[in-house]
Amino acid sequence: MAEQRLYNKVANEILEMIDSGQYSPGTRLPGERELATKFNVSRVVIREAEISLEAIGRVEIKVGSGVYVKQPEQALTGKPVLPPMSAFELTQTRLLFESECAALAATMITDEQIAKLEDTIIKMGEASGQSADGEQADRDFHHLITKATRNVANEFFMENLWRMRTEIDSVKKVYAAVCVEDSAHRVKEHVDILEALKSRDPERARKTMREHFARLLEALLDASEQQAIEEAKRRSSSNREQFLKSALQN
Amino acid sequence: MAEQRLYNKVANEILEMIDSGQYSPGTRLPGERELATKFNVSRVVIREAEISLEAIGRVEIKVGSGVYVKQPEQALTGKPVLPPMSAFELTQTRLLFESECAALAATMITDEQIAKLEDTIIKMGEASGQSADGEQADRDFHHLITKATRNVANEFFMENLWRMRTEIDSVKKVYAAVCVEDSAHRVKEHVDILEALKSRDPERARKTMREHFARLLEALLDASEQQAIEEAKRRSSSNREQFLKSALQN
DNA sequence: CTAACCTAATTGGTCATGCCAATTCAAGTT
DNA sequence: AACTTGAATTGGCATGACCAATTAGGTTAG
Repeated sequence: MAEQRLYNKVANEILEMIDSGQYSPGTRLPGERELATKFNVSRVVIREAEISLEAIGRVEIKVGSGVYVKQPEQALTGKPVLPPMSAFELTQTRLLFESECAALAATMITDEQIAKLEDTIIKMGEASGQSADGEQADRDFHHLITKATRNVANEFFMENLWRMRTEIDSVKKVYAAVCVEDSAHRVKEHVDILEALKSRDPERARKTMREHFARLLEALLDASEQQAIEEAKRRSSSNREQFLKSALQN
Repeated sequence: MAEQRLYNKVANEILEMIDSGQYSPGTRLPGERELATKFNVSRVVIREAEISLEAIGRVEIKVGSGVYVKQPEQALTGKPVLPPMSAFELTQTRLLFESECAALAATMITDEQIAKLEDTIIKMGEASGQSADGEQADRDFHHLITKATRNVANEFFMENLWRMRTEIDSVKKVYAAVCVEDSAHRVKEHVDILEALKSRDPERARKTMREHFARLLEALLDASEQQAIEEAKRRSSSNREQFLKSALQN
């Protein structure tokens, strides 16, 4: 314990302060320059210490803002690490994957599973806007379809994709922005998909699912543009070009 | 996209190199100065990246010596637990997902990425049978294609798929059984896929990739049947029916 | 020849400074 | 009250220099 690198020592001291309640979860701790003076070390050491704390999920660093204490949800060291990604990327991946799952499911779905799908649509219709119930019904709908493929790997990945949608902040944010007006279309589109599955037509199932995500993708891009300034608009339009390519192939 | 800080990006690239087998556990990776030159960033960034990797237990930094790749002994490496699944299920999922990735990649792959793909084919041709080099080249080939989609979620998805292929015992076993005679077809099929990507034809890319996995799926089923007794044969034939459905849709 | 030793190159650790980009926030404008 | 603007704050990154631990290679003593 004697030989410890400086940044490590500083990291422990910061942790000490956090755990002692000096800085409670959500609060912002002093700037790098200030801490550098306080600990009598260089700014680099402070940065390295904070970066190591960020890596184990104890703090969150926001550029231009500050570093904030994170509540230790499940975090000690075993936190599943999801890579940073945009809502667009995630949705594109869902489009690719779930459309194929739908096509596959159409050939082997059971009547019982179809009945369950109808239930989720009913529940979604009852739930208004972005309620928790509505989101749950949405998840159940998509999950049931992958389950109908009778492939554990498909289920596993579906579950992972959903985790990203609910656990990655940047993604949650964008999804929440469109959720309200989105729920209107969603029910109808789910009905379309269900009809396709009922007809046991793979092509049609794939098509309706692609359309479902294609529209969502557009809604996300619109919402993204809406809250963006002119400068951002240029990037968004290139986003549109990139991510809509996948939607145009149906 | 997903604007992350530089050190974070570098950390991911280093992780990539580790996971891809370029640096196996126990080995020492290049010095900070060397990496700084290679990634064209300052030494500070390299240090920060390595410190973050040390914090999550992926590498060990020894002062005056170097930084060494740590084996992911603990279950708390942050990676999600893999559910038990058959090689058939995994391959079917790969077929669905990677075929779509190939189609998407065809529309946006760069000449540079195509050149890298050619390299992997050459390496695979040089490596015989089920050598580590051959497997490495195989992984690189498929990974490069998903990377060409410029979608982090796709890359993440792909990485998980490959992990299952190499970390789940039951899957490894079946794959190893077909690997020898399989490598013969594999090179040719990779060439076909590459040609499709070169032509920038999404449909053709999707088709060649589907065929690649369809054949692999058949080989797996054959191998499975071969070492099965009569009783198992019945299940295999129903397996064949189930898993080949996805291959027939191209 | 072996083993202990010593030196020089290598490698990570730290510092100091400067500048950039993102974010904040308050003063000023409409 | 809502919006705009711009200065101040904050983290991100580059340079360049120096220190300390480690390692490798050659030298010397046995």
